Amino acid sequence: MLDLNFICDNVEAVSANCRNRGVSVDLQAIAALRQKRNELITQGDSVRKEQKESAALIPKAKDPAEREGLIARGKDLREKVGSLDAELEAVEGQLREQQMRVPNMTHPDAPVGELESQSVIARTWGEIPKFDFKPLDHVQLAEKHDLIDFDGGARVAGSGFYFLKNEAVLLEMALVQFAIEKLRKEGFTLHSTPDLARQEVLIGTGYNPRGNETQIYSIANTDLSLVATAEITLGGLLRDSIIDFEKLPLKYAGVSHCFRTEAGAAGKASRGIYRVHQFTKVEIFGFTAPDVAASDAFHKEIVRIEEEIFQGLGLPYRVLDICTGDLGGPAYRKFDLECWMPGRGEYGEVTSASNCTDYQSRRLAIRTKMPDKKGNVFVHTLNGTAVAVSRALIAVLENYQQADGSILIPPALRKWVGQDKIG
RNA sequence: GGAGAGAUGGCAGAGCGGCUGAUUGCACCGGUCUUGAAAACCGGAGACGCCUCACGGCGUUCGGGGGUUCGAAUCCCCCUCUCUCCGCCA
Repeated sequence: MLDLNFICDNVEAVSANCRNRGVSVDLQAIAALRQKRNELITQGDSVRKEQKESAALIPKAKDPAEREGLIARGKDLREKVGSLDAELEAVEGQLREQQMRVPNMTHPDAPVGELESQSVIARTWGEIPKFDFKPLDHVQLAEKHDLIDFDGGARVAGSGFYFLKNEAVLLEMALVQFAIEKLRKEGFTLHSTPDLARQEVLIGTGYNPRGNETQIYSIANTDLSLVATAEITLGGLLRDSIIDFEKLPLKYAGVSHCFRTEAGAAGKASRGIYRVHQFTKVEIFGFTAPDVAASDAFHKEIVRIEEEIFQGLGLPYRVLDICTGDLGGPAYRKFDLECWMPGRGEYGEVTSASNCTDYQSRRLAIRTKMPDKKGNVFVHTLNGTAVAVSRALIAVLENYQQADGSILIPPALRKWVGQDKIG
């Protein structure tokens, strides 16, 4: 969420930004609602002032008639305050609804464009493997080596769920281990997080648990939802708190399961485990000082770590600087890593790193006191994927397949898998 | 699951219908003292919002939400969370 005064004081810039991002927001309506809100606050304040003054006279009033008069006036004022408050509440509700739809501002260097294809390839790494045989995709490979049971998953939980089996289980654990070992070396505090979170936390992080476009599973008769990513829990972890400035940046990492309904995604690259309802992920989360230089630097660090993880796995990838139209509400800038996936014959997204500046922290009320500024300031938050197991697994299986049908285990993972190849 | 206790400013911790936006301690900022620092002493300071060019003024805020009252941190109800004890359990 952007600051209300910022929106109203920078209508031009905000409006241009919304255009770039392909989001339509009625800034006029926001300005009008703010105006109305301020008037109601001013009115309410003055009635309340009168109310307090009037009430304070009562204990001093000796004359019973005077006393009765004051009490009657108090009752009257109480009603006035009540109706003003009700009106204010309605206006604030509308205002908030509009305000939430305004996306974050955008990094000046982020490519402007509506379409996914307008994201810029920042760099590529690694050699795309050349096979002198027809490579299989991960579904065929999994079948061949009994690594994934899709039918079983569907029988138990429906389409989109799966059982990993045999070496795939070892690979899942190994990928997680590999990522958390790396992050620990990089000075991140490791967390294994709850897989559920309250509505407030979801909303604070920018996920909407209700509505027909939701990607979130909610638990009936509770205000809990299954998390779509540990970004939700790690961001929510410090909500309503004030972080000591000297402790910034806070480098957090979290392992969790991720649950996504993938509503409306039917037919979209849905073969195998590319798009599933549940997967395991190691997530990076950062809280930095409230200035773009600090969060920008941290953002680069996250991307660097992601790249080193995939380099360590020996998987060819490219880095995309995501264009404005594809950024999503909270992101100020976003870089994705896409790994080469031979089964698809193209690159597929494996990680995503966003700088959300103060967009999330404003709603989550995560602040710090800066030495040179009065009051509390919203910190910057960032998040990125270290390893999303399902996607990484596709890349590993498909890139490491051999002419004889076997699959090599990436050397970096062998100490956890305990073998050099599958098959 | 059952029985109790509690939630107050960055932290700790008083207050329990009007004189309390809130005693006090720590931490914090400024000053005195000191060659400098520490200690000691003096002073300042919560957060958020609205009005104002500004000086400043006003309002909200004692876990969250309702209620009682002319008036609530203080009384009542619901919720959330924490702690202690009992039971159950991976």
